[in-house]
Amino acid sequence: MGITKAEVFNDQQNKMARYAKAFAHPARVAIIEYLVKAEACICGDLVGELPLAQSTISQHLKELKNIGIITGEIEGPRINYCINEKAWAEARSMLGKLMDSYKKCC
Amino acid sequence: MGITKAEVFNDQQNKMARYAKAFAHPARVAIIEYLVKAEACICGDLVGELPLAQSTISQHLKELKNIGIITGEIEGPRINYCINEKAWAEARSMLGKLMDSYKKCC
DNA sequence: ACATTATATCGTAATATTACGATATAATTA
DNA sequence: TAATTATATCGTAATATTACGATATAATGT
Repeated sequence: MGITKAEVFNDQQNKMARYAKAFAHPARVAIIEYLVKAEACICGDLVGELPLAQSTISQHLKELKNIGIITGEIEGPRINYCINEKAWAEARSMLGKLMDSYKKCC
Repeated sequence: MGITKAEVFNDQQNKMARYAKAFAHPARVAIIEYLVKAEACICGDLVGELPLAQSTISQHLKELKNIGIITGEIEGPRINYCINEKAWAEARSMLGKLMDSYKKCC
């Protein structure tokens, strides 16, 4: 089929999966790393940074915005992209909690 | 096209994306949570736990094994699934480092 | 040897993702 | 107003993912 059965999982699991998707493609990792490294909201000079077509990058940005992990504010003819502090904190907390909960067992 | 251009990204980015994929589907989150909570290597009683077909669960387990985040050791007629300690630590470190590197900017 | 049990694999259908070129949109500048 | 610039959206092709039933495999128990 190809359609995820989200109904059968709980909200936490679906949310976790959603956040993880932000990091589940190297282009999106690169975009996020760039935004983080900039320590500022940057206008989309990503097209010059990544060896991907502008439309492809725009598509990834759209997905990151859908996930909620970044925001995009119009600033004149450009758009200022920024990590969404709140969502970032939540993703970090959720992923961190899960990753820390593992105790070596065998 | 639909084919990720892995060549144009660096190893760290590709690896990060690979690990993140382990968490990027609610069924895999559920599987991982179950393995973590068990605090033991468990034989695949996941089929009774998750409302998905056995073949679907097997497919997700295969992907998790491919990613490297879990191992599966044959034990008689069953298979003992376990978090792969080393890969887990690496994933945790990589994701943690990225998530911690963000400083509020604007 | 045969049945049982646990798991994997195969085949397949539906849907999602990735990528790109072309085009549209919207603000700025000349 | 027209040209420019930055970004989004559309259309589309290729590939990947998700899911399931059916079947294969492999070890155990009878």
